[in-house]
Amino acid sequence: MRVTEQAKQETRQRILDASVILFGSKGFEKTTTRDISREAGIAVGTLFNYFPAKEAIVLSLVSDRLAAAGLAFHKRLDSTSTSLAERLFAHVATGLRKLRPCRKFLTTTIESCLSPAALTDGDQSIRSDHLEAVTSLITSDGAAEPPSAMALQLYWTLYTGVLSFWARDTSPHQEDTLAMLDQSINMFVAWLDSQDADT
Amino acid sequence: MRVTEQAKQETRQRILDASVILFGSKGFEKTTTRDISREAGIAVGTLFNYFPAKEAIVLSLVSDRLAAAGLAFHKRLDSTSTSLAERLFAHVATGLRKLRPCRKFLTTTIESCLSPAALTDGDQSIRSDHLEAVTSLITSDGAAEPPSAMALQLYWTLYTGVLSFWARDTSPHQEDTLAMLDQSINMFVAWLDSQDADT
DNA sequence: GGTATTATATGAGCATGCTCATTAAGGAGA
DNA sequence: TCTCCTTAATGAGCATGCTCATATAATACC
Repeated sequence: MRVTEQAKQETRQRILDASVILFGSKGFEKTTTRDISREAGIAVGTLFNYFPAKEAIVLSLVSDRLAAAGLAFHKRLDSTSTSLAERLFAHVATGLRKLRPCRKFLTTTIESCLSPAALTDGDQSIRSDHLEAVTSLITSDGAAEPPSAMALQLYWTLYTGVLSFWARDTSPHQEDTLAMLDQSINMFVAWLDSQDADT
Repeated sequence: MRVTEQAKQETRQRILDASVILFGSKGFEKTTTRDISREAGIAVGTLFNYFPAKEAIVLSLVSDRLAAAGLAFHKRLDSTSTSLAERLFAHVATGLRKLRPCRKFLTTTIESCLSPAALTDGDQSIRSDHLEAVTSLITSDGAAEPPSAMALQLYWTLYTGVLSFWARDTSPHQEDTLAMLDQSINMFVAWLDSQDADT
């Protein structure tokens, strides 16, 4: 039973499509893997041929959308006209915009993509891709050195803090999140500057 | 079947004791609720009469130790002789010290006590107790106003970041965590100051 | 065309967190 | 001491994430 690459991609996509619909309407927890399989027209076992765990489906959804956000951001980037803080803000805000359709069911899942905890490769690449982008924003800002491991650690902490706030933000268009993002980035950039000054 | 309050406390304690042992040796995930019940000499159902979920057991362990840390900290606090940053540092470091025996199996669980997500009351009180203590440290430092909701939000983000770093810190005595804690607090206090200056 | 090979699909079944109807234990009132 | 009543203890059973032995379909080779 050798199935074309295309057919496999289609199956994978059917799983993802079914998942967004179901997660969106019933939430992550209340959607069972049996639900997803049924909706995608496959057996449970097949689902787990495509994704190592239920959580990996969400991570894949997030990953795809963030990748799109990354492209969108690069296209719109005029690197010299704005400050580092403004560009970091725009970068994260673009990601949030793309993630918007998933917001409600990310509540439960975001925490697992936090630290180097999680099992799958998918989430690790979410982290490293994001940090790579941030690194290049910082260095292209004229920093002498690339940001230290500590700097990236602190950044990631603040970033995940913003994400998990956003996921539960009840203000009309999650405006409160933008305020928090703003302050988080201020805080971080000021700290970066103070580090530079010390050397 | 009316059982004395004392007997109930003893059962509760037996569950907690069994849990520390098992979590410590096998980890949180690999310890089943059946394991815990057996070790504590009760039925599974009984376990769930005492704790609403497996996670609640860990939260209770954490909560107890942090309460002890809070007392220890207050006892040793000479409020005027040190800076706010130093006192915040000491506060968190005391907590980490008390949590040390649990460090290895907290890896999995810490994230769920992060944001206002979790189900039980226990974890909510971990958060609010800690933030209350921080608030009083800040105001007793001579701040005109108590810290804003945003300030507490940012603080909590950094705090959980430190915790989850600590849980996976492989440096000899988790010294790396102390460095990160130091920087996190510097960052936060500097931000606090900048907020004060703006008003 | 026929057959061997191999990649994929399948769903019964397992492990485990948790529930709930039933049972047992202790105290209060007679 | 006997009976009732309350409250905790119990463990069979359920739901669900995930596995694995088996079935199946497509291709490669003759």
